[in-house]
Amino acid sequence: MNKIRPTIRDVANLAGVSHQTVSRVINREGRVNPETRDKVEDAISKLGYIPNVIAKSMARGATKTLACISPNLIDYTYASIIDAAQAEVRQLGYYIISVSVPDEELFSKIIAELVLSGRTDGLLLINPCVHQWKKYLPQAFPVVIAGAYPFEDSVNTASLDEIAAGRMATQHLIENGHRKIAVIAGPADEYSAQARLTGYRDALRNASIPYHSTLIMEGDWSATAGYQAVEMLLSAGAEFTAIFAQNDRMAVGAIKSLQSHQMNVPEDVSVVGFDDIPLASYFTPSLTTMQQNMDELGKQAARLLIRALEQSEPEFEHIKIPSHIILRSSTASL
Amino acid sequence: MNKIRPTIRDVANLAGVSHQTVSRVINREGRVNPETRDKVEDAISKLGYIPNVIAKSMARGATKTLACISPNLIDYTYASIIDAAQAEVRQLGYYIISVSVPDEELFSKIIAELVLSGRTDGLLLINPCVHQWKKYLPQAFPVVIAGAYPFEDSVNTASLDEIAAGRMATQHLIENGHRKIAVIAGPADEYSAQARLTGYRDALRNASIPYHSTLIMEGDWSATAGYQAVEMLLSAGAEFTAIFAQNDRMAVGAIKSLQSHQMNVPEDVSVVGFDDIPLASYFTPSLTTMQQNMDELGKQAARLLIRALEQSEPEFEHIKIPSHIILRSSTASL
DNA sequence: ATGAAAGCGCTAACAA
DNA sequence: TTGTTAGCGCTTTCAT
Repeated sequence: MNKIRPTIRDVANLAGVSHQTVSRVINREGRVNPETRDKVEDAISKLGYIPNVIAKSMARGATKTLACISPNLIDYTYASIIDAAQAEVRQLGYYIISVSVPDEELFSKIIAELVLSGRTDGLLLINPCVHQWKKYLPQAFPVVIAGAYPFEDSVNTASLDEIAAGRMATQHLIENGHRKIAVIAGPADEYSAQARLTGYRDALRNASIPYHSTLIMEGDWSATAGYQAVEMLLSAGAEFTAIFAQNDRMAVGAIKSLQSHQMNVPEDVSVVGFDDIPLASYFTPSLTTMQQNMDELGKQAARLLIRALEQSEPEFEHIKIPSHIILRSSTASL
Repeated sequence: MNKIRPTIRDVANLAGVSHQTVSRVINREGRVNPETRDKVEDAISKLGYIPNVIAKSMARGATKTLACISPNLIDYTYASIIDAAQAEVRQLGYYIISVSVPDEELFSKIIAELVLSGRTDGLLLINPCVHQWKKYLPQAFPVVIAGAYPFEDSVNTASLDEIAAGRMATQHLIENGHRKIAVIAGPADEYSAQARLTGYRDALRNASIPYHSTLIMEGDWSATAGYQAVEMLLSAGAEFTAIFAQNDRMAVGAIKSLQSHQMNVPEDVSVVGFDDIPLASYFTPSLTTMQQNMDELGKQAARLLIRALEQSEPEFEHIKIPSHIILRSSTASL
């Protein structure tokens, strides 16, 4: 057993052809005589030859590797997008290097090492918390933003229809007779939070319900934040019969706070969440929530990215993934 | 603005030295005259030169890229390991390509494309469901197995001390006076499940409590499986005052089933889980569970892998990460 | 301390 | 249809 890996030339020698012919066979391009092809393929399997991807990248100037930058790799929504994207691109021969980027300083370093160094052909940006992300990238480098709409058109995006989802969640409560609906929103500087709130206001307007900013609380998506938001609402004496929590973690925290004040969900207060996290139906009460098809989002984002890097003309697309409500037991008619 | 990226030769020209000298400066190796170094560094920043990683990989025969294969990228435990590993190796200039591998057929294909093709320098295998993983890999290829002990010594591993954890969970119940303790185990062919069960039996033996196989149920880690396991125990008329669920999802499902039969947790039955998933304290009742330090596990696994590929002599290490119990409200004294 | 030459394993452009 | 010749951008000898 020879420890050195065979190269294209070893195959060529064994098959009695030039290495270029071997290359043609491997890449199934250009006319190759069927007999020659057979000889080469024989030699390939005889030697157990596998093309060296790095050499190929070098010669072609493309690596078939993509980068994915996400706030973290753990949160269910991010992880779902990455998993789906990865599975999708793999079928086209691409692989994804995923990196979690907590702060902006690291971002530029990562871009340098992952993009500017030629290590990857394209970039998937999940909820880019870095506002000026564009200035770190070479012009025309293929990028897709997944999960959050970037406030600008000259980039590919795949995102949820956050406004519609926020509207639907609110409408569900309104249809159940609620008119005093509190909101536990995400951070004000995140598009998701703003858009879901916009949807909320749309729904109120449609139902001719006045908007009260005192019913709007801001949280950082954590369960603790949801808990605290309710504590603040209660201590401020706010009146509400329902809560629209902008994610499930905060919904769960909110419910916990309500229950600790002897308020029953949904009898006293209805709570609608957002995300449909895996165990959403196992909380008490089970969570009514907005389901998001993160798989589809990741898949679409991946396709968009590959299309972007395989086409010459840059052309930007904005894909919206619809959400729908999952009715469970945390909401009820007034 | 020139669109073509500068190479080492452009830098050399600008600095008036040979490209080799530039290489020396970049890699800070070999003696370089301080003045020369300054000139080169000037030229580098003037051109905005960034070394091409692919060319470097080509010339060096190493890619500074690692592969990570996991059943999926979504489950909290897997995602935590990957995130920690990725953060750890990045500091040493490495990046990780993560892939989810559902079945064995795909496994061999992935290995070919990711390892045999020279795309990566090392492999992190999380809970390898593929039993014969070794036969797909070149001998001496750097591998670390994370999360599950592989039943053999000639490989690096970083895993939880599953037996000890299983023992601790059981002991906690015993100390609270329970003697009829049911188990909802993971799949019998997974090491984690077996080891946690071993720990359970150890604890019983230490307390001179007889072991009854009728109290052992098998699940697939899902909440539904936990629910069904309890249904089966109850319909079989099994007697138990406590349940050791081998993960939190099954624990949650078990609790749901108990509650649907008007049995209170922990008053009627105590339940201890395993994992300490993010919202474990927000279920009703909040979950007593075994916390696992997946961050530490991922970090250690990553270090092990890099050590393995940077050292010439293969030498296998087995790192054990301890777990500890988190006491909440799903368990109580009998 | 620095430079020149060769080569990593492949593809691209041209020739035959 | 097939082979030859040049690189891709870097590192690694080996000279100087």
